[in-house]
Amino acid sequence: VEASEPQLSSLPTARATSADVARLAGVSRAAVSQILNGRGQRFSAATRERVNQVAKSLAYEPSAAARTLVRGRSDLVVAVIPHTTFGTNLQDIFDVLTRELSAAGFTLVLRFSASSPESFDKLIASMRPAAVLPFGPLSEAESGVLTTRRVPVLTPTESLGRRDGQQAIGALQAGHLIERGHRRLSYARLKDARQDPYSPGRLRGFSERCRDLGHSEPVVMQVSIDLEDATAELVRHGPGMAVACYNDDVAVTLVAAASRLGWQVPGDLAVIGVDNTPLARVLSPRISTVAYDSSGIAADLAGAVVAQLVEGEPRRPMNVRYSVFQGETT
Amino acid sequence: VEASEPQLSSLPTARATSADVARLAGVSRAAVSQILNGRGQRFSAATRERVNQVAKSLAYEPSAAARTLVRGRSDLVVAVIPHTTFGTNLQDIFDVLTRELSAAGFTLVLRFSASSPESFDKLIASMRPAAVLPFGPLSEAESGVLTTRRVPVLTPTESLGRRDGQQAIGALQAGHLIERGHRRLSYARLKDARQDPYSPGRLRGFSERCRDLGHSEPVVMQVSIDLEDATAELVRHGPGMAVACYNDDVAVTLVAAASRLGWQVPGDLAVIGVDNTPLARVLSPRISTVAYDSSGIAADLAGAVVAQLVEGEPRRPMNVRYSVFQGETT
DNA sequence: CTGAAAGCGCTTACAG
DNA sequence: CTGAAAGCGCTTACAG
Repeated sequence: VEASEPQLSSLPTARATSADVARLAGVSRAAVSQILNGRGQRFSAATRERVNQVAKSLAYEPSAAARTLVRGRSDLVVAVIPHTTFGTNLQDIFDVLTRELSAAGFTLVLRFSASSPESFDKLIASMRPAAVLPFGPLSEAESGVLTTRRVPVLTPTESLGRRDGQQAIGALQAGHLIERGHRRLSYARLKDARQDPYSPGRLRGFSERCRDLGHSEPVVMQVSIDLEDATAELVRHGPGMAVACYNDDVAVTLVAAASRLGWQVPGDLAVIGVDNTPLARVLSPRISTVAYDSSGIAADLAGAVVAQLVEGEPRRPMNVRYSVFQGETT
Repeated sequence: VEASEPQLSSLPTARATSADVARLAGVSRAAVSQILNGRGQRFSAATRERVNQVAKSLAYEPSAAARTLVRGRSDLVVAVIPHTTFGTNLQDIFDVLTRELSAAGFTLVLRFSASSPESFDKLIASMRPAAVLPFGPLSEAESGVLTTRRVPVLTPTESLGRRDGQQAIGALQAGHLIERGHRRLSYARLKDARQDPYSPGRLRGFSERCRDLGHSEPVVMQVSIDLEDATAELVRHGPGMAVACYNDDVAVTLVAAASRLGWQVPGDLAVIGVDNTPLARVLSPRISTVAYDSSGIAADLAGAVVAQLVEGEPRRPMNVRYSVFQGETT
């Protein structure tokens, strides 16, 4: 029977199963399963070799559905990402993460957090992911879904996206502005809170550092990437502010608004951003900013995520290095 | 045994199955399956009502794994996105898409296309997605995987991301530059081709329109979002070029480089971008650009995707409206 | 050291 | 109009 369609069976078939591999390798499906999953020590080297060969020649990939069904948990890791600017940095991080997780036997997929709680519950309940990796604070509803459905939340991103790391950024901004002699300190967050998942942590770090260095509580500005808006906010507070911005885009916007008002930078308005984005780097005046090494973050993060996934418990917190780039705006 | 932990069993359990629903509703699992999947006309209204109630009260979500196993195909739609700037526009589009697909019974997940062909094959072979939705040209390897694994490719994004739409953008840029009296025409693409999935289509549209309007073949510039780089490229071509840029970021960079060289804009360098990004809008000089209505695109795209998914064949091509915004750079 | 059997949770013919 | 049975492709005790 098989010989009658040699051209077909020689092609990588669309759906080889473990039974196909077993038959061609002359073993049972149980043997195929164990050998391919690295639990095949009991079998002879020759048998293992043969099974691996056949699997490869058939382009066999085990069905995630069948495996999930029997294990009660899939190999999926769902990255939940907030509505934030998705630049080159973050994309590089995801590339590394995808690769490392794949090597560890997991499949990374992305999901924006703004989707409705219902559709999130549907996703979680029906896919039964191995874990969820949040890149920003989860909503109450999202946390509730994960608790109810008993899906573990990976914490390495906490240092990146939730607590320590964000506070460190705010603290760096405060230290820099104060060191440069600025006195009227302010923090500029995005008006659209949805786009601004990290400000709470950064603002906290900013305020604490201000207090520690003997300054009063900073003013909070609400800005959007819009000239009218930013101009109005500047006018409202008057010249002489030194502003730690949510990111470089906000900093650029404030500088543009200041220039429109005829204000001097950094004399009438000082700003420091975050991200050291490529676009901010080409602009003049050059924005002072908090920079970080995204490939370092990517490697650290991937290692920590895989460790927690495999060992079940968080490793030592990630050690991300942030540094201030002194531009012309502070 | 179960009675010993009443508090647990009264909670919405992490894993209600169709058997649970069937038992509590007093029907068979087959009945549950059919009623919940909208094929329950044969059952009395009372029965259907009861089953729906019980399912809801148990927070029952069918196991995607089991369903995939029996159907041979999952409810997953994998959006393959190129390495391009991921701004607010695109995120809004994904929000709408996620919602609409969820309503139609599908689950949208995102995947960056730069991942290795092996991990892509693993994803496709093991997850058996209902379809793949490409937001940029697929690589040979990716197309090969989808063909081999028999996974349909959704085409509504072709007009958005692959052919007509992109050519339309290039053509609009050419028409605008020529209309404004510019003669030495050029197209600026990103040096890093990975970040620049749409330039082939746009350049084609640009060249064709140039030819149609009696102009010679445009010069192609390779730029990155870097001042040194952009300056060198401008010097190489000399003043007097009118450049259609891959996007607003490229246009902003070229303007910054021109300003550094002491060139007048648009006298010594004219540029028109694409996207009408919020950040470009705050800058001076205001960049001329090609704008589009992203929420319109989102709605059109969602409709077309669902239609193709459900009806199996593409609907009339999407009708995206692009318009030129006349700034100060052309 | 190896294979036969049971079972994960669904859906879809099929029999009543 | 309804339910019992088979089967999707795996993995994991268990028996030989």
